Amino acid sequence: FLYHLTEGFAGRNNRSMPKVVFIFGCTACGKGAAGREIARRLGGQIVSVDSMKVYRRMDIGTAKPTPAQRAEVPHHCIDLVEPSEHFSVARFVENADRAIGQIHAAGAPILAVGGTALYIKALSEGLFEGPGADPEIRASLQGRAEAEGLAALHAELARVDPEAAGRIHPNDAKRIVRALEVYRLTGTPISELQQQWDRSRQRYDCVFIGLRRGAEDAARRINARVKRMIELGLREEVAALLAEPAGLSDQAAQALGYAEMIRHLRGEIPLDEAVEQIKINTRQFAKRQRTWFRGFRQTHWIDVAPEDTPETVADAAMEFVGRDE
RNA sequence: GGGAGUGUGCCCGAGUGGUCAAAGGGAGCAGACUGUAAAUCUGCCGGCGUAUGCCUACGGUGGUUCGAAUCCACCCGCUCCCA
Repeated sequence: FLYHLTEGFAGRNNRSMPKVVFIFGCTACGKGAAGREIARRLGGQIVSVDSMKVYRRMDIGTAKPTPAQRAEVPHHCIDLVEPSEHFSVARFVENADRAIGQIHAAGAPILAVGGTALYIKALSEGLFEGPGADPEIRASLQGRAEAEGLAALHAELARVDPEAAGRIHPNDAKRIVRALEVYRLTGTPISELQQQWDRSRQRYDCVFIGLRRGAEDAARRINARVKRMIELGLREEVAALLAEPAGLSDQAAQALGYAEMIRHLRGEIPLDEAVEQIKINTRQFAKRQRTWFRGFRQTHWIDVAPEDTPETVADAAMEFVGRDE
């Protein structure tokens, strides 16, 4: 059904396309507060572009907006699924499209705020028209990888889809499996299907605003945020989730702050080590985000200084937000 | 006071005469990324803009040797055991 959504958005600057202002930046850069401030000024609504805030009851570790903040500014795409559920980019795009449609219909400005680069990309440029994950095929491919070795799978991919094999590293199990999976399901090489990003056509009238801070400032904020999460009771939140009968899905259990805390609660590592790990892993994640965002085209960058506030950042952003082409 | 160890690059840690700028891991830096993405994967990682090149380097000093992180002597630091 996804391709129905993808069709019809032929190019940019189409007056009928909803305008979506993306606000992104790496974790703890202050995009949430700035986004809310901008929404408040514009009377807009926020679509969260975050792969982990979609999980209910994972509040502290994902730095979700508080109920009070959500009452003040409507937020979408938060608390979409149970922690035990499987989620995917496709499901996100589906939900986000719906939310955007609603906000647009209500005549309010749309702000897409978040740090999950793949989701931003998928929401603005679309996913290729192809099948989703197939657990059985995936399991069998993974089984083969263990039995015959990853090299065998990569070799097979090279046979059916040389182009994909050329750009997927022989060690990248996940991508090799997905490429083979898609080929098996469609008979078409994934490299042939994945082309919309190259054309970089936009599914909405998008404006991209990126927030960035100095390395030291960013690291300091991450450390402070982790400390605050612990104080707010991250440990207890994770313990409660673990106690739920349905448990956590693989994805939910991988979330930063959760994975490390789970190890601690299982007695594998002391609390201080878990906390230290969360800080390190979050910093590394922020680095990966930066790499993504650097490559984003047509981004209006706002260099945020330590002394800036959500208000001053919003001031700087208004220039780009207001621009109505 | 006596005895046994140990000291390696930002950190941890292997290495006991040449093939060692020194395994491996961590951290750090850079990159990739289309249905698990807060995931997954890659490269670099003593200095000299490049190098089959030079310099600096395995606690310190001195020695043995064609050649030492590796052997010897003394010194310094840390750990443990006996007293």
